[in-house]
Amino acid sequence: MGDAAESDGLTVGAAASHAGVTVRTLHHWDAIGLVRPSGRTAGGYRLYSAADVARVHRVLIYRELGLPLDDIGELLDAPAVDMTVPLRQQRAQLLDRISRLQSMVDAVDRMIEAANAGILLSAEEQVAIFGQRWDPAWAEGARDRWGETPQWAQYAERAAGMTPEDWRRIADSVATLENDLAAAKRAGVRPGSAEANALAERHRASIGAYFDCTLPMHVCLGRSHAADPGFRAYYDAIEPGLTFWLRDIIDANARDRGIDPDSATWT
Amino acid sequence: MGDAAESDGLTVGAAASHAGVTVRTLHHWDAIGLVRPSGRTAGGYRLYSAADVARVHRVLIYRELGLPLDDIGELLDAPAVDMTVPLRQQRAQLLDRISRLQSMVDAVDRMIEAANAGILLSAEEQVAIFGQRWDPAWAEGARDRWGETPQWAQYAERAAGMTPEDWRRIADSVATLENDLAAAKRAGVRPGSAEANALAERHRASIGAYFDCTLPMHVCLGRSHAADPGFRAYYDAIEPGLTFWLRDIIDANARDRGIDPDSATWT
DNA sequence: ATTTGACCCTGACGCCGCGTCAGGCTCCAC
DNA sequence: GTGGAGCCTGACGCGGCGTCAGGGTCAAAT
Repeated sequence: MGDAAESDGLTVGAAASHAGVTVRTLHHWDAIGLVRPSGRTAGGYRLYSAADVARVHRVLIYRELGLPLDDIGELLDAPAVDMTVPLRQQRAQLLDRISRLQSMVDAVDRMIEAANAGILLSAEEQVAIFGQRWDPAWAEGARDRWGETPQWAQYAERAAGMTPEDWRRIADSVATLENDLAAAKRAGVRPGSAEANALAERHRASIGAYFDCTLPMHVCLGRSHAADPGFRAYYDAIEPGLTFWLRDIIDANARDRGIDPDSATWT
Repeated sequence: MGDAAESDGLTVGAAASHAGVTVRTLHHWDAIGLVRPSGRTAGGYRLYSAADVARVHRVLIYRELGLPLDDIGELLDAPAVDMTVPLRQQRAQLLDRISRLQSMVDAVDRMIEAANAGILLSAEEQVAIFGQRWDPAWAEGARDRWGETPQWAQYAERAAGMTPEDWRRIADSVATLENDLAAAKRAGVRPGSAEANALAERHRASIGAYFDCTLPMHVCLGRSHAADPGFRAYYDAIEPGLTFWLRDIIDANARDRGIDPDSATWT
């Protein structure tokens, strides 16, 4: 029929398991004055009366709503305040946090998309921006070859934050650069000349829009472009022999800046 | 054309305003090793190189995704790890947090509804559960009269967590109680008798389903019910004179338990 | 009466990402 | 050399407890 201890009150452990919280939680609520046991034993043990346990349950209800403990204390101690006011505030705060989390999810999605697809534009948009000579399959191919490098990660970061408008501006400057390269080659500019080195640096800087391209990386890129029939076809359509000439001015530029192009490695 | 300091690096303040963060943030990121400036002046000032600032920007990108700083550090330092793995994890975590927040919003809505309407059932549901003699307008009237009391707040807490099924069980036990009351009155049970007191306590306990009803509160309730034509009509339809008899057994029960019913107040 | 073992006490640090002092040093311009 | 802006390190605070550490209490079993 219930022992004497129960009629006087429950110890923390009993009250805690009764309410489905931990002992530490009740200690904490006692410390901050949210729920203090109405009695103590001679030895200092907390004793929770039925009313105390009921208060714990009331606290739990508001805690499930995400209210801060301070507000809960005010709510429970206020004699007859309109509880819908803090509840409406809480509702607004929750909705605010949800919308911010949702925008985070959207951003994460864009980032995953950038890392996967390599570009955040549909095939149609790609053709519209980069011109008809652009093959959207190149984006996939690039991911297959470079997708595991830190540079690709860096590229994905930047791509995730770019709009089609940004892409258009980049495409414009790239097209200008390609025209300048073709004009220089036609004009007979020699690799290693000041003009050629300036163009090589402009080319490296344009790659910098995607990731931080060092001189050795630049050399590797120039050579792998030259070895790739697809790239050759693209560049040579602008100006015959442009791919090899570009590789040569990149090599010469690197050499002039103290890098041996023949021992350049990607990393 | 840029001062010497700029070529060597930026001070914290400059780097901070450059990246749109506070100085304290850069201090913190330095302390935890996330972004440490690559140099210091003779006097100990932090000097952020262009590469350092770039790293700050990369950190910002991932911070906007809600990633913890530790994870960001790993991402940036990992040589060629697949970044979609932590991103997918992050996405899952975000969705999880959103759904929990959403359930909080739902709970808050239920609570507001309970505090406003007084009951979380439509008028049709109320009639279906409490029977045709129940007038849904009573719920509104009750809120108008009691809506500002702490007992109403407590009632709203409990109502917010109740399902129609819960209401049905309560309605059943109330109906049983009313029948027992009517039977006892017909049988000539006298107020103050053990049987009458037991019934009064059962009645008080049934109110306890809504809020903690003390003996003085019980007395006040019995008297205000007796004074209300609507309540009288409801109870007297069960058994003529039941309202007054109920008030009397409540008064007697309170007196037998040491409460003077004539000086009982609500609070 | 004592021992055991389960339970209780207080106090303090840790988490996460900084904001916000406090007390003192450095830098650059005048 | 001097003033003021900017920098340094160190420390506390927030929110809601989890998780030891070191020691006392309680009731049952011996």
